[in-house]
This record gives sequence, C-alpha cells and structure tokens, in this order.
Amino acid sequence: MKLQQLRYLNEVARQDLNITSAADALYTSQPGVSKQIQLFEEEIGLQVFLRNGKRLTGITEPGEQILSLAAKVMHQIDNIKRVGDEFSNIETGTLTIATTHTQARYKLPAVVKAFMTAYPHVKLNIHQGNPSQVAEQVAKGDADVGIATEYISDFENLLCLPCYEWNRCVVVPHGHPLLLDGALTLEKLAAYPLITYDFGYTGGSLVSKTFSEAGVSPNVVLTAIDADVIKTYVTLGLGVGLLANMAYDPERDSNLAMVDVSHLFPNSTTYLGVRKDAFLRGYMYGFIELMAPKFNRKAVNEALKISGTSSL
Amino acid sequence: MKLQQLRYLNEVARQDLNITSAADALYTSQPGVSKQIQLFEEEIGLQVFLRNGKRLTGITEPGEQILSLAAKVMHQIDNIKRVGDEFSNIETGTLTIATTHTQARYKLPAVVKAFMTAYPHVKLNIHQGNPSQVAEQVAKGDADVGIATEYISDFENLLCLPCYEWNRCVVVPHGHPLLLDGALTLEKLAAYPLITYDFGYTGGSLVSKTFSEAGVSPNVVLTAIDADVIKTYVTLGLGVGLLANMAYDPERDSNLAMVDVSHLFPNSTTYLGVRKDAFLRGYMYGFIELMAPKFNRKAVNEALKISGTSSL
DNA sequence: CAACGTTACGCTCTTCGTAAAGATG
DNA sequence: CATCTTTACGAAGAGCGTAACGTTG
Repeated sequence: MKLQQLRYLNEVARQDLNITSAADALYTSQPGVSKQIQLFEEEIGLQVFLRNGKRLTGITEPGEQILSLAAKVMHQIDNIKRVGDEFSNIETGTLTIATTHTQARYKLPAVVKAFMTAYPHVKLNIHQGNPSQVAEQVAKGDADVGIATEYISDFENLLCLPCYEWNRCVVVPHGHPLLLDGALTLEKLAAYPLITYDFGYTGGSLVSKTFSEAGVSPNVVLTAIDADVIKTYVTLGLGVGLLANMAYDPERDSNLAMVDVSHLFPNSTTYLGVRKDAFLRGYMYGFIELMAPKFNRKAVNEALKISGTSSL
Repeated sequence: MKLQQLRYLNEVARQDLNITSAADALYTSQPGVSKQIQLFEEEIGLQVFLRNGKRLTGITEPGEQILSLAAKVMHQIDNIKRVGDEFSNIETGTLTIATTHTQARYKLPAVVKAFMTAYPHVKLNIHQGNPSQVAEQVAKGDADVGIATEYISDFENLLCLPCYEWNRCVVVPHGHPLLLDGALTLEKLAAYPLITYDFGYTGGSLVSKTFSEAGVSPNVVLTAIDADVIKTYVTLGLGVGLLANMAYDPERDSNLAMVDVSHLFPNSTTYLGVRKDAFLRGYMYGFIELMAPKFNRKAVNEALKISGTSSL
C-alpha cells in the first residue's frame, strides 16, 4: 500500500468519481491514477468503487470506510509536514480562515491587521460561506480555522471556542416613524417590512425563533447574507433593517439611524472552530488568541485535551 | 514521503533507537532503513533523531510529534487493511486479548470456548500482564481488546466498557480458627498473616485502600499475581488467602475452605477496553458481546460515537 | 575491537507518461 | 461520436541488498 494510492483514491472521490479530472487535479497522467487504484484494490482484495463496465458509478460499502480512513491518513500526513514547517521555517506558512460575510467584513479586519503585523510572512486566505459551509470546510481540512455563529458545533471532530457575544440593531432612514414611537418591541418591529439576514446565516435562525416564541409574525420582505446589501435596501426605503450591532458604523452609515434592540433578542455567540486532530502552527495559536484573547496557546491545548481523543 | 519511511521511523523508535535491530524486525537491510530515515529527515527539513556522531542518542522535540503522528498513520493503515479482510474473508483473522492472570484463568475460559465455537477460523492470542500493561498494549494497538480491573481507563484513547462486578473471598485450610469465630471483619482478617494479589494487580489497590480507610493494617506476608500461587501457599499453612470470588472452585479446591467477604470490600468492576479509533472486525464485536452481553454491536458503536472523535 | 551507522554501487522492480484500443451513454 | 477507462510499452527513477568504510564507546 502506498500513500500515493490513498491520495489518488481521495481525489477521485472528491472529483465525483471522475478519474480524468482527478488526474488533472493531481498533475499526473490519467492512466497512472487508474492503474494505482487497480493495484490498491487488488492488494486490499476488494473493490472500492462500483463500476458499470469501465465507468465508475459509485462507492462500495467497504469503500466508504476505506475512503474515510484514507482521508484521515492524508490529513495526518499534512500534520507531519506541518511539524516540519513549524520547526524549520518559523512563522512562515499559510492560514486559511473560513467565515461568514458578517465576520469577514466587520469583525475580522482588525484581527487580520494585527495578525499580519505580528506574522508578516504568513499568507492569508479567507473563504466565505454560510455557517454550515464554514464548519464543513474546517472539518474537511480545507480551512485551518472557521469563524461563525451557531451551527458550527454540529461536527464531531471540531473543537469550538466561544469568541465573543453580540446582539442586533435596527437601522432605518432618518425620520422613520419607528424612531419616534418610544421603546421598541417585537410587535412594533413586525408592523414594518423587515430586511435581515438569510435564515441559516449569522444568527438568522435565532431571530426567527425569538419572533415565533413571542407569537409574532415578522413581515420579512427581503433577506440577504450581506449587511451592506441590507443597508442599501433600507436606504432605498424598502423596509427596516435588522442586523448585527457591529455592522453599523455611525460614520460610514450616517445616512441611516440606528436603534439598539439587544433587549429584544438573546445574545448570539460567535465561535471559532478548529479540527481536533489538526496540528496547529504557532501562528495559528497566535490568530486564535487575537480573535479570542482568553484562548492562549495553553488554553487551546487544554480545550483540545479535554474534548478529544487527540493525543498529540 | 513514503509509508515505508513512517514504518521505519516507528520501528526504530520502538527498538530504542537501534537501527540495526529495527532492520532485523522489519526483515530488511540496515542500510536501507538508515537511508530512508535520512531521506525523510531531508524532505521534512529537520532531524527526527538526535545523533552523537553516528549514534542515535535521542529524539528531537519535533521528532516526538512526528513519531506520534506516524504511529497514528500506521494504525490507520492497519485499519484499512482490516476493512479489506473484514469484507473479503468473513470471520477469519486474529483476535489478540490482553488481560490479567485472574481474568485469563477464571473468567475467560468460558468466553473463549464460546468464541472459538462461534468463530472457528479466528486465531486467538492472549497476552498477560498487569492492568497498566494491558491498557498500554491496547493503546499501542498491540492488542485488540484489553480486559482488566481498574487502571484501564487512564488512557485517553481507550473506550472502556464495564463487563461485570465481582468481589472477594477468603480461603483457609479446613479447621482454621477464622472459620469458628463468627462473622468476619477487617480486624479479624488483619490478625492473621495475609496472602493476596500484588497491589497494582487485579483490584489490589482497592483492598489496601479499604484497609487503610478502616484504620486497619493488614499483615500481608506474601503477594502474587496468581491466584493459584496464593492458594498453594495457603495450603502450606503460610497464611490466609484473600482472592477473587471466581478464583475459588469448590471441587478443585476441596482442600481449602472458603468464606465470602463481599460485605467487607466494595465491588470491583472489570472493564473491557478497545482503542477508540480501531476498526473492529465482526468477530471482535462478537467477542465483546460474549464478554459483556449488553454490549452488542450497536451498543458498542453507540459508545464509540459518544466517547470519541472517531468519525468512522 | 566490537557494535553500530553511513557511503558506494549494481541490480531489480516500480512508476510514470505517451500512444492506442476498448466501453459507455 | 464524445467522453472516459483500460491496456501496452519504453524510459526514468526509486528501493534494496552486498560490501566496504568510518565512528563511537
């Protein structure tokens, strides 16, 4: 059995059982991939892939398990390489962050700036997606850390660290009747067309839950994943915007008025997630600490130790 | 990076940094191992082993991490092979049990007999050791399951399933004064020379704890890991034997009298341990169920799911 | 000087890429 | 007939074993 074979298997599974595109992705020849997979299946003594004649049509039951194990092996091989990088090229490498739009746009800039100053030789990638995509990317090892609200703890092999709590505000054009009508309630809010986050995005489901538990039906006329989009439509007079506190900037958004509604909704917690079995580079600990100061290197290791089987 | 290199690294570490004996154990040439380790270190960009000139004298700090990861990789490679075996040669293979003498001698025979009838093509190995050796063998993957009392749950990556509870009895030659003196107490027991298990073995530490909590000092004149040895010395009149209930067989041990002392000591629980990240062959589930009937395949998988990161 | 690790070298087996052939839908 | 996989073959390369050399204690 060769590592190459496991790598090939993985990539074929990734590429929807298309050997040709797997070969392309691996920068090698297609017959080579085909051959190694045959050799692997011969050595193991069973088929990983179901075939209809020559086409791959599916994955066998044992194949599923083998692919899952192969993915773990490849991940640990990556970890081994990282150990090398960590100890030789101190503080150079890549940090891939998966996060939602809200975090990327309003919370991360300050953190990223501090990070880039502290680790100028680390290349940064930011992947954007909804919370479950964020979690999935981290779980698969496509991202080193994920930052999102809710959902992220669904995956068994992720360690979730609470970073900070936040709440919501309402934005309206200046002179809007809501501004004149005393303290805001869910009922008053529901009287106006509402523009807010997609459910399934940053704290979206918590909002709908709060409304429904209060027996109030909000009139959501438009949803977006993007606070800037929401503000744009509010500016056009299409409705009242409900978004994260941190997404309102008094200077930049001077054409809108803001009303805090923390008293109407429970706080949402933003979590940072890492794979329990990942080898964390020094600068990754650094990033985590910038994001959630109480989680220094020691605290993260402690959390990893408690949570998982990971016996690094 | 090659799997072979990881295998070599592992074996060298196992053989106390002796490349020559590692090569022997791997049935290959010594220069080959030497070369591959050099190539690996070159590729990774750091040394795994500390050298004094040409001798290996230790493991570097990153080396420790790499070796740990390499061990995991090799274990998962074994798992992959097992998947193959499981689905092709149904119910043939090997089951290695690590356990203490008491279990092997008094509890396992019935289970093993049933197992061999159910899975006649599975080869059985029984490794004997003290409870911490048992746990270590399972943790390292040298044994598939471990059976012992206490201690076994110290390892992070072991799943422990409670099998059954048991308690102790006292054995003495017929006509011994203890038999005439009414209900037994710790004090009365302490008045006679005591022969019992090594502390650190089957429930031994629980016995000493019970005595010390009662403020009683037992007069332990001889300890052994082996109930048969204990009984032999009791027969010779050297003292009173304190051993596991199940170790007294009224027929075979007709030359000794037995007094139950369950009321003096708390029950001990015997656990069965498996690695959380092991791929369990069908017959291994079978063995576990024979040993602890409430843990059928489904229950074991459930326990694995709850306990670990293991996302098979 | 005995035990151990590294270097040197030649052989063999593997792997990889190109080209061609065979299947599938 | 376009797409995809397998087979065939030759060249390049990697791994292994023997033998010789260099070090360590």
